[in-house]
Amino acid sequence: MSHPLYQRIYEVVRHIPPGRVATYGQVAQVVGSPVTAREVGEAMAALRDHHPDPPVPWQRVINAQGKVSTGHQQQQLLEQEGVTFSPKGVTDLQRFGWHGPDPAWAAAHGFSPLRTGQAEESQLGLF
DNA sequence: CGTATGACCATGC
DNA sequence: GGCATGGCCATAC
Repeated sequence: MSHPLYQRIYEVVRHIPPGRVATYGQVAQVVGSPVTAREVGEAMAALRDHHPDPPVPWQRVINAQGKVSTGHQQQQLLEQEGVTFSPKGVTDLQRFGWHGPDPAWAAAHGFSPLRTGQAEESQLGLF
Protein backbone atom coordinates (compact mmCIF):
# COMPACT_ATOMS: atom_id res chain seq x y z
CA MET A 1 0.00 0.00 0.00
CA SER A 2 1.91 2.94 -1.25
CA HIS A 3 -0.75 5.63 -1.15
CA PRO A 4 -2.80 5.53 2.06
CA LEU A 5 -5.37 7.96 0.74
CA TYR A 6 -5.98 6.00 -2.42
CA GLN A 7 -6.30 2.85 -0.37
CA ARG A 8 -9.11 4.44 1.58
CA ILE A 9 -10.79 5.46 -1.63
CA TYR A 10 -10.52 1.90 -2.94
CA GLU A 11 -11.90 0.59 0.32
CA VAL A 12 -15.04 2.65 -0.14
CA VAL A 13 -15.46 1.84 -3.82
CA ARG A 14 -15.32 -1.86 -2.97
CA HIS A 15 -18.49 -1.33 -0.96
CA ILE A 16 -20.55 -0.18 -3.91
CA PRO A 17 -22.74 -3.20 -4.69
CA PRO A 18 -23.16 -4.59 -8.21
CA GLY A 19 -25.93 -2.93 -10.18
CA ARG A 20 -25.43 0.43 -8.48
CA VAL A 21 -23.34 3.44 -9.35
CA ALA A 22 -21.79 6.18 -7.23
CA THR A 23 -20.51 9.53 -8.38
CA TYR A 24 -16.91 10.61 -7.81
CA GLY A 25 -18.28 13.27 -5.52
CA GLN A 26 -20.19 10.77 -3.42
CA VAL A 27 -17.16 8.60 -2.90
CA ALA A 28 -15.14 11.68 -1.99
CA GLN A 29 -17.74 12.65 0.54
CA VAL A 30 -17.72 9.24 2.18
CA VAL A 31 -13.95 9.14 2.38
CA GLY A 32 -14.05 12.63 3.76
CA SER A 33 -10.69 14.06 4.69
CA PRO A 34 -9.18 16.37 2.12
CA VAL A 35 -10.37 14.05 -0.60
CA THR A 36 -12.39 15.65 -3.39
CA ALA A 37 -14.02 14.22 -6.49
CA ARG A 38 -10.83 14.92 -8.39
CA GLU A 39 -8.73 12.71 -6.16
CA VAL A 40 -11.25 9.92 -6.58
CA GLY A 41 -10.83 10.25 -10.32
CA GLU A 42 -7.07 10.15 -9.88
CA ALA A 43 -7.30 7.06 -7.73
CA MET A 44 -9.46 5.32 -10.33
CA ALA A 45 -7.08 6.34 -13.08
CA ALA A 46 -4.20 4.83 -11.16
CA LEU A 47 -5.92 1.47 -11.47
CA ARG A 48 -4.98 1.44 -15.13
CA ASP A 49 -1.46 0.58 -14.03
CA HIS A 50 -1.87 -0.92 -10.58
CA HIS A 51 -4.27 -3.78 -9.95
CA PRO A 52 -4.88 -4.06 -6.19
CA ASP A 53 -6.10 -7.24 -4.61
CA PRO A 54 -8.96 -7.57 -3.92
CA PRO A 55 -9.97 -5.80 -7.12
CA VAL A 56 -11.72 -2.44 -7.18
CA PRO A 57 -15.05 -2.19 -9.08
CA TRP A 58 -13.98 1.06 -10.71
CA GLN A 59 -16.72 0.83 -13.31
CA ARG A 60 -19.31 1.68 -10.65
CA VAL A 61 -17.93 5.18 -10.22
CA ILE A 62 -19.32 7.64 -12.75
CA ASN A 63 -19.62 11.40 -12.99
CA ALA A 64 -22.36 13.54 -11.51
CA GLN A 65 -24.02 13.86 -14.89
CA GLY A 66 -24.89 10.20 -14.78
CA LYS A 67 -22.48 9.33 -17.56
CA VAL A 68 -19.38 7.15 -17.64
CA SER A 69 -16.09 8.98 -17.92
CA THR A 70 -13.95 6.42 -19.66
CA GLY A 71 -15.64 5.28 -22.81
CA HIS A 72 -18.13 2.63 -23.77
CA GLN A 73 -16.24 -0.20 -22.10
CA GLN A 74 -17.24 1.02 -18.68
CA GLN A 75 -20.86 1.39 -19.73
CA GLN A 76 -20.91 -2.19 -21.00
CA LEU A 77 -19.61 -3.52 -17.71
CA LEU A 78 -22.36 -1.68 -15.90
CA GLU A 79 -25.03 -2.87 -18.29
CA GLN A 80 -23.89 -6.41 -17.53
CA GLU A 81 -24.73 -5.66 -13.91
CA GLY A 82 -28.18 -4.45 -14.83
CA VAL A 83 -27.63 -0.71 -14.96
CA THR A 84 -29.43 0.85 -17.89
CA PHE A 85 -28.48 3.92 -19.92
CA SER A 86 -30.45 6.22 -22.16
CA PRO A 87 -29.48 6.42 -25.85
CA LYS A 88 -27.34 9.40 -24.91
CA GLY A 89 -25.47 7.38 -22.32
CA VAL A 90 -27.11 8.81 -19.24
CA THR A 91 -28.23 6.62 -16.35
CA ASP A 92 -30.89 7.36 -13.78
CA LEU A 93 -29.08 8.13 -10.55
CA GLN A 94 -32.38 8.15 -8.68
CA ARG A 95 -32.79 4.53 -9.61
CA PHE A 96 -29.25 3.14 -9.76
CA GLY A 97 -27.48 5.57 -7.49
CA TRP A 98 -25.63 4.18 -4.48
CA HIS A 99 -27.27 4.79 -1.10
CA GLY A 100 -23.93 5.08 0.65
CA PRO A 101 -22.06 2.61 2.85
CA ASP A 102 -23.59 0.73 5.76
CA PRO A 103 -23.63 3.33 8.58
CA ALA A 104 -22.18 0.89 11.10
CA TRP A 105 -19.35 -0.08 8.80
CA ALA A 106 -18.71 3.54 7.93
CA ALA A 107 -18.54 4.57 11.56
CA ALA A 108 -16.24 1.68 12.40
CA HIS A 109 -13.82 2.70 9.68
CA GLY A 110 -14.02 6.44 10.07
CA PHE A 111 -16.04 7.16 6.97
CA SER A 112 -19.07 9.38 6.52
CA PRO A 113 -22.42 7.65 5.91
CA LEU A 114 -23.22 10.01 3.03
CA ARG A 115 -25.42 12.94 3.74
CA THR A 116 -27.59 13.29 0.65
CA GLY A 117 -31.25 13.08 1.44
CA GLN A 118 -32.17 9.45 1.28
CA ALA A 119 -35.02 10.82 3.32
CA GLU A 120 -36.16 12.64 0.23
CA GLU A 121 -36.46 9.40 -1.68
CA SER A 122 -38.80 7.79 0.81
CA GLN A 123 -40.49 11.11 1.25
CA LEU A 124 -41.19 11.33 -2.45
CA GLY A 125 -42.67 7.89 -2.21
CA LEU A 126 -40.53 6.67 -5.07
CA PHE A 127 -40.72 2.95 -4.86
C1' DC B 1 9.88 23.15 -3.00
C1' DG B 2 7.27 25.12 -7.36
C1' DT B 3 4.61 23.69 -11.23
C1' DA B 4 1.74 20.91 -13.95
C1' DT B 5 -1.81 17.63 -14.36
C1' DG B 6 -6.14 15.37 -13.92
C1' DA B 7 -11.56 8.83 -15.03
C1' DC B 8 -14.43 16.06 -11.10
C1' DC B 9 -18.18 19.53 -9.77
C1' DA B 10 -21.17 23.65 -9.02
C1' DT B 11 -22.43 27.63 -11.05
C1' DG B 12 -23.50 30.93 -14.60
C1' DC B 13 -24.54 32.21 -19.16
C1' DG C 1 -29.37 21.29 -23.20
C1' DG C 2 -24.17 22.69 -24.00
C1' DC C 3 -19.86 25.47 -23.00
C1' DA C 4 -16.68 28.22 -20.01
C1' DT C 5 -14.79 29.33 -15.43
C1' DG C 6 -13.11 28.89 -10.94
C1' DG C 7 -12.24 25.89 -7.24
C1' DC C 8 -10.73 21.71 -5.55
C1' DC C 9 -6.11 19.08 -3.78
C1' DA C 10 -3.22 14.70 -3.95
C1' DT C 11 0.58 13.02 -6.97
C1' DA C 12 4.37 13.21 -10.09
C1' DC C 13 8.36 15.39 -11.66
